[in-house]
Amino acid sequence: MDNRTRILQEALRLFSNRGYEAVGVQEICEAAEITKPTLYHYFGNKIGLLEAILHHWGVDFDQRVSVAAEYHGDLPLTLNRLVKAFFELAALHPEFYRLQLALWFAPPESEAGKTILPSLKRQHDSIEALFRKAADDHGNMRGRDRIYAISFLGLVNSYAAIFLNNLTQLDDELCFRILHHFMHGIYS
Amino acid sequence: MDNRTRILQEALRLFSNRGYEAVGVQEICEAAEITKPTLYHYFGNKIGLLEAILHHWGVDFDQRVSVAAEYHGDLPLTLNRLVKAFFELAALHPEFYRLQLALWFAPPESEAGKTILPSLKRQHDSIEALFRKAADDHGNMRGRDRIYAISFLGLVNSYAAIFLNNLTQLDDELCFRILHHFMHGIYS
DNA sequence: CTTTTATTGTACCGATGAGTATAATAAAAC
DNA sequence: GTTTTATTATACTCATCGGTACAATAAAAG
Repeated sequence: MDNRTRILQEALRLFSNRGYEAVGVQEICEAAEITKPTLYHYFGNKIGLLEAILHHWGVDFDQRVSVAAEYHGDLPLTLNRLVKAFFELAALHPEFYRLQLALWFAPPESEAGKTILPSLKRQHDSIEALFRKAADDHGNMRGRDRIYAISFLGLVNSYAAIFLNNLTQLDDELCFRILHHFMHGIYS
Repeated sequence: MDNRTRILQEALRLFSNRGYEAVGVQEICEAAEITKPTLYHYFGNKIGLLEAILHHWGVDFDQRVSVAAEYHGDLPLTLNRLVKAFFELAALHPEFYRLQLALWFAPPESEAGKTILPSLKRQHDSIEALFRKAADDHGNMRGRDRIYAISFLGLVNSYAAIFLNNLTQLDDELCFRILHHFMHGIYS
């Protein structure tokens, strides 16, 4: 493994476990067994390192979400695929997902929070677009794409958070239950 | 206003805007126009200050949520009251709510995240208890109190976050839409 | 008034923060 | 082999970090 990758991985581990601000560059260097100028050579500065992390793991994230959100006429199937995509990502990249959750409602003026905003917006937009297209087939849903996208993400990420705290399994049954609730409400 | 209260308010403002770790004690002292030993006199250390903040504003929060979550046989009414309680809290204490959201999915080993956990758990437990009681009147809901509490909080906090970013108003119509979706799903 | 307690400050500590100039070493190109 | 480029390090900067010893000041109690 090359140094650059090892720095990314160690930094991700530390940031996801303790937060971007609480972990200093020196600690990351010690974990990655390199010195500070090496880190600065590759990433320019601390925020550059975070940007590199968000890009490195974000590519797979964005791709899986946007592919899963493609609507071809079957909304339950698409939503099922989408929930599954998020769950897979939580299982494949737990640390990255955890970092993303930590920054989801980050303070408005925080460096890390501002840096991740474009990524979060992309995710939201993919899902909102899905509901917008689905509204063509479901008249009742018209004009609600935004509210449903917000709700969907709120739901999925709440469960992802609980999974990442080892308090649940993200299995097919849970997927079914979440979607059932989302689509049909609490009385059915 | 006494110094202690001014420290609490300035710290809350800074923490909610930039995050607990990113704001140093010196900066809080300058904002509150006192010196560090004064702050340490009142709060012992930095985490003591955060604990005092969580307690100071958390009392009202806990009380409003637990009162609103009392179930007397009418679930839609109770849920409506509960959503309204959260929205009121967002409007009355935006900075405190923002801080709470920032720490909701905080990194597991972060000082601030660990400190707020008891508060978050209390909120969750009030809501889970509500759904447990409501399940006596709605057989279909039995065994789902946890999943509904998680979903409910995921929803409400997602909207609170958007409100706090000035992207929406938390009015009666939005309250209705959120609850309608929560209770009846997306097709109705 | 004096004494005690509460409140507030001056000056300081050692460690760590993000970052940098320059040199050394390793690898690639010719 | 030499030269160029890429990679990595030593040693350092100034600022800030959370916190503290002790003193000074203000307020309360007697």
